[in-house]
Amino acid sequence: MDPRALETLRTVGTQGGVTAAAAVLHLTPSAVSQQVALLQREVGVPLTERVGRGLRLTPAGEALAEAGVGVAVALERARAACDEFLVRPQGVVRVSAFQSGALLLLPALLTRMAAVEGITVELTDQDVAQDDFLGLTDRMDVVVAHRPDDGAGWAAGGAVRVVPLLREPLDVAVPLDHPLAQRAEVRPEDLLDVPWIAVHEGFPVAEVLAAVGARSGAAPRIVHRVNDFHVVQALVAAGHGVSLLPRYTFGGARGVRLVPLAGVRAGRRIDALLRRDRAERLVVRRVLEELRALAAEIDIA
Amino acid sequence: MDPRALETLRTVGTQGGVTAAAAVLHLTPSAVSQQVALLQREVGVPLTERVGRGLRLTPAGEALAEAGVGVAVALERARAACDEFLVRPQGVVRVSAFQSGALLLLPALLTRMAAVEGITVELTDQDVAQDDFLGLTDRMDVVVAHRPDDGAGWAAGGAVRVVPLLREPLDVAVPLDHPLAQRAEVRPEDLLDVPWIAVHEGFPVAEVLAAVGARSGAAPRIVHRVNDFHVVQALVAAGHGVSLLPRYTFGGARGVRLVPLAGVRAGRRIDALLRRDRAERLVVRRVLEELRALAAEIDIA
DNA sequence: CGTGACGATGTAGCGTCGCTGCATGGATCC
DNA sequence: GGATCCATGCAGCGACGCTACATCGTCACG
Repeated sequence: MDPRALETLRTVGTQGGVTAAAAVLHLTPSAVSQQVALLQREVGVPLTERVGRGLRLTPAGEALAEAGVGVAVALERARAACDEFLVRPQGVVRVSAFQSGALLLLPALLTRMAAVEGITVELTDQDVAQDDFLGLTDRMDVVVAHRPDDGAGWAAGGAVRVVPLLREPLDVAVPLDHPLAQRAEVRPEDLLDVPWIAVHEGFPVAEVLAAVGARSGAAPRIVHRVNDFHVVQALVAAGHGVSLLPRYTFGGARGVRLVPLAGVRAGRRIDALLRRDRAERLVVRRVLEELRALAAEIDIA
Repeated sequence: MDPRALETLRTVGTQGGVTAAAAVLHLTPSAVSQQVALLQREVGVPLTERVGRGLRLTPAGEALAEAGVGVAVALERARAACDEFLVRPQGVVRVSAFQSGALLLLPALLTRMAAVEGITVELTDQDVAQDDFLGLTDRMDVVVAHRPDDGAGWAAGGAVRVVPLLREPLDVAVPLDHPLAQRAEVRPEDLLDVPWIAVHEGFPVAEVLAAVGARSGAAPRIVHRVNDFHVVQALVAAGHGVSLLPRYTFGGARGVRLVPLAGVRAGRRIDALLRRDRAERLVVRRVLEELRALAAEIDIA
């Protein structure tokens, strides 16, 4: 009953296949397949079943995978138990964030952690669809993710912890010379038939715009789909449309004015996602703590 | 961070040395030493320290060992999670008991478990000093142990679970033709200057006799020290002294009469001792359950 | 106070286990 | 129906952990 094999099984489950799991684990599909097969022989019950040309876990496999996170947690707890006796915690923490979240949080995080000797923070920015944030936790220690304010939350199983960081309002971004630019606030009905710049479908906060449209009575007229908020900003400034932009991140952006939305609750929630075993690591806990403190400062500002 | 190495570290701690641990784990001392050394290099803090020509765990070592039982528990839980999906639980359970406890409980336990297909119970009888029962849990799944009724209990750390089975009164065993044989009960003061047959020093229930002596006002006069209760029974029957014998186990023994003690609470507690990780195994839980039911029947009888 | 024994720890050698690389079979998409 | 993707079996190889043996330090005993 190898913990590595249990981890592998779990990854097969979360990543939805041998090949994908192998990529995450830096192994060949063959090795992954062999580990699962060995595990299966050991417990005597089928852990996986073919579905099409893919693979998924049987109920027994799910149960074993879930128990596997318990093993991983216990192992990391053991490591942490020794780290307590170390003079100073040390290690590298891999942090991933979506683009605008990285902009908002990571520079300050790096500054704070630089003051702490021994902890190295490795950053990665990721632009993934809403459903893929959870999968990132397999290769990252901390994943900074966002979702619509009133959305369904994360379908995090027992293996992933969700730590709320902050709520950021989404304002309507208009060019400086736009009729609405001088308003203290706008209502959905003010936005009938304006040209929208939206994010790609399936990406976070996409449905916020849909909610605004629903309130105004007509589907928003989307003229561009751009995920990068800086590109959005430039497009808005150049008069190619209006958009929804996060207040804290783009409050002082050049060429655009952010006007608060009234009558509809528009915002995004920024959370930290991390696997429960990773969360046991002393250095990860430390970084997460700083991240929360940092987010709290922004949230009350 | 190998779970086997953690187990090894823990065994070094409980057995108090590399050689003893190696014997329990069926390894050479060299292998044990190497495992610990590797673990130590991995965590970067000393886990053991020399004391004389022996060895003991440092605080960090203790912490890691304790965390190690968490790992072992999680691993066994994973195994059990799969066993749930197996049609019938199967496996072998190693049960150890002190002599008279084995006599009282194990035949009936075997009978009960024989009715269950797939579970094999391996018995071992052990006659060890009071302090050594805990060490037995390293090589046994379930250890049936006894201790004085009002004694200090077990110095079981977080790694060992103690499951109370029953309390058995200790009566005064006298030959059939003894003056006290017709009495409904005896008091400590009736026993001044009688020749006692006691168990060896340091062995369970040794101190019960001391308590009786303390109540009578004088130290008991011990003429023999015999651990085997059957030998004691034969000695008592032949008129070589009186002794304390457990009521349920020797109630109907030939040639002796058991007279209840009044004025002093004399008895022993019979417990099941088992390591927390072993306790996770489905088959072990099943056997333990039967053992408890069995003991409960005796206790109310 | 020297000698013998015991216990822990390095080193050499060997077996085994798990990985990579490649070939195969099955299912899907165009 | 051919091309593609995915999981899986097999041969080969490297690495890891074990045993056996030697060494060193510590404690008991004469």
